[in-house]
Amino acid sequence: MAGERLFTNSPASNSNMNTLFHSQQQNTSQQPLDSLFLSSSLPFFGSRTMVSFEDAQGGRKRCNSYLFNGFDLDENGDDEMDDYFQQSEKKRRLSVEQVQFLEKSFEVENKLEPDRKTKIAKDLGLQPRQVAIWFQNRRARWKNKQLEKDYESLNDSYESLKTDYDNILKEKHRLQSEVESLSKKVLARETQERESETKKLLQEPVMNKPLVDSVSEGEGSKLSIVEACNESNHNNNSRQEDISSARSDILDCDSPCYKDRVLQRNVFEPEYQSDLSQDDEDNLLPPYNIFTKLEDAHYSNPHHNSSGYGFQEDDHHHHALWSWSGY
DNA sequence: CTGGTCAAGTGGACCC
DNA sequence: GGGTCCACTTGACCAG
Repeated sequence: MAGERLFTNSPASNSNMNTLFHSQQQNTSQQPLDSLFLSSSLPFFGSRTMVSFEDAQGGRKRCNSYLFNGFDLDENGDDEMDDYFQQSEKKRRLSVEQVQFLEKSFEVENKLEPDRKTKIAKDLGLQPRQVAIWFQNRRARWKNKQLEKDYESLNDSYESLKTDYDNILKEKHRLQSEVESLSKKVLARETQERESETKKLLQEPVMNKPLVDSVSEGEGSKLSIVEACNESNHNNNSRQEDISSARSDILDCDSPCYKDRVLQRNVFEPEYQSDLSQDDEDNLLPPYNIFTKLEDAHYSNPHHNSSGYGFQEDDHHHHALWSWSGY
């Protein structure tokens, strides 16, 4: 079926035969691209010609002298015609010259208008349909090449981005471990300073005899100044002089301003944060220490939390603080 | 024998 | 409705 169709549409029965029998006439119509083929003694054969692509380039050879040898214009007889039509039922490659001509046309314009198609077909001795098919296949090949190029380009881009990403990831891990290391150092330093401060405070009452005496005399106990401070914190004193806060080297909790700042200001206000950083910039301590202090300020006073009054406000603070401490 | 390449077939979508 | 384009397929041919 395909063979019949091929045969019907075959240029062998039309243009090829015309080409073969009227080659001299075809060669007389000179077009700009025709100059390529002026040296050829034979006209362009149609698709049924058995011409190797590489013949002109000294490449592979086919046993394709069939038409050239057997179809000599002077000697072709009925036998050769029969052989030709038998052979014509198989696919034939276009000649080198035809392909070169088509390639040049394709470079000029990869689409094919009807007039141009007819002209090219006439120039090459091909069926217009063959020219159209060649352009279709050529566009398909061009598209595949473009896809390959695009793929390579995208692949290169991907590799480049991946390398950058890996480098950034390494840098991130390095910085994370650095932060961790520095945090540990700061924590250790803070602990050490607290201990030394505690020792200092514990030694002070011993040296300050009158104070201790007054305390022990007044309450009849041997409470240290620390216990005295803790005791005072549980007395629903609005001052909340937490001893740990009092020893803080981050914020001066001895100052009345500290509690006020904690309780009255929203920790998420940029102003507040900037205040902290500005006030304590010399301390160079990480934020979590600050929030530890803030939590202490709240939970060290059970009366404050258990109170039904102002719970909403405190709850707001707790959410904020927990969010930050979780961070 | 197998895989690659090329010309051509096929069917659907689109346009005038 | 005919022509064209496109994606996919088929069949011929060749080289390794």
